[in-house]
Amino acid sequence: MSKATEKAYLLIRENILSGAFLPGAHLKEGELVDLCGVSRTPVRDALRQLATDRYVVTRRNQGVFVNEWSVDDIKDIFELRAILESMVAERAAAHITDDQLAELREIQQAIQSMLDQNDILKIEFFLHQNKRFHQILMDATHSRTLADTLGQIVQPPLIAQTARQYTRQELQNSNDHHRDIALALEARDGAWAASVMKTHIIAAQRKFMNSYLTSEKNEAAE
Amino acid sequence: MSKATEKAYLLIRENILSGAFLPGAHLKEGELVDLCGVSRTPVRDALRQLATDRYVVTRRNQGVFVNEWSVDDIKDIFELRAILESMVAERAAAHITDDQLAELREIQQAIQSMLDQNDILKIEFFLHQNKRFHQILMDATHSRTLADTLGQIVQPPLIAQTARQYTRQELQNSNDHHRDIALALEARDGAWAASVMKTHIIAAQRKFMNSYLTSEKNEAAE
DNA sequence: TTCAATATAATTGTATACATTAAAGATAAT
DNA sequence: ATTATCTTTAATGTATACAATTATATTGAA
Repeated sequence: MSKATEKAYLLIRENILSGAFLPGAHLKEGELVDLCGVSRTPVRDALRQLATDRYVVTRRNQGVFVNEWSVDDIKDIFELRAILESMVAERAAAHITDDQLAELREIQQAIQSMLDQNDILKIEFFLHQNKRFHQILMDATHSRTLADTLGQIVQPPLIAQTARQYTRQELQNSNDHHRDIALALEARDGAWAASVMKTHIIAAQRKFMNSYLTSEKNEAAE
Repeated sequence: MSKATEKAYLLIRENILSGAFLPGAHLKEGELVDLCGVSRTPVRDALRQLATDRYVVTRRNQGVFVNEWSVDDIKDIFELRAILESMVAERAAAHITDDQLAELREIQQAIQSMLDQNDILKIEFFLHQNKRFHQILMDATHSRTLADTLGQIVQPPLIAQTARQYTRQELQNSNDHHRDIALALEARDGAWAASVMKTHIIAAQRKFMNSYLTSEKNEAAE
């Protein structure tokens, strides 16, 4: 992506993630031009990329709308993600380097240190390290197809930000999974790594569905 | 996709599929404008869509190149496709309508009639009906996520056109799988349907890898 | 000859004007 | 009042001109 397009992409995505652009909202090119300070051409390029990443949907001659996710959609995404991330973990076991293993352990320990300190939780830090952890596994997999496919599955805001609502105990569970994954990869045991990863994703799904359904019920009651 | 964009998309894709645009080739916007008879804007839109569908890859400030598939890429794609199409088959068993079941049987029988007549094989007919068969299953699945993901996996030319080199016996095997899938769906047996589908895709992979590796060897020998 | 630096050309990136289509509003008929 | 039709407006789709970047060719020196 080129400079102006990337600027537009990040700005629009940020507004979707923050909730400033609500699901179903009609994103008009003119307004986005004002928001981003670039012309329609890069705005349109950004919108196409956001459609690829499933943040928005395009309707011919009608423009672009923020994607709306149903409960069934979210279930599908988690189910797919569990399968794909397991594949990633399994393959990573075959290809991962010692450097990458060291980095995984380092990330796991950094998060652990945070959890051991009894002050406020640094969710942003956790999200960042968590993303790095999964990225290293992806890199170790050496598969464009898996990387691209998983990237498009995990992108949607609802999924990537699950951990925002985690309790300390849930963060601890998640990090325990990371520890086990690192152990499995160290042992070059693909089946083990895949199995832990599946557990890891299913736990995330459980948590997410609970939070999501609860918040929906609250909204309906208002 | 709008009119001009769609025209460009189909034309460029056709040239990739036919081999007129070889893997690795640099697709210059100017030349595509001449080829398609539309301006750069829809050509660029078409190229973005072709990138999403993995026909091409984009390099910042350098343009668009026809995607090159390694043997490992192709293995990955088939592996992913086996998993995803199995998911589709399993879910279709839960949702498929009687009308859709009837249509599946009809397609299966139409291909069978073709195979029973001992004149030349109508590969185009087979490819079309085969596509319809898999599409009906997708529709019965009721999952945007699965549909979009699988769509992007199956698109690449090398995969979708596997059957072009099938012998009569291989076509018969493929259609036998279709028959079993229809039976499994009729019985609303998701596990059975998924299992047959996996067999179906693995057989396609076998055939493809054999053809592909053989043709590569021949090319190297010339 | 080979390599580096520079100038030139070609290509992609961006902005904008124009065309086409869909949405919104006004008017008229029932 | 309501619906239907027309008019107007605003949005997306398309073409093209200009800017920035990259690739190519040329020149010069080692």
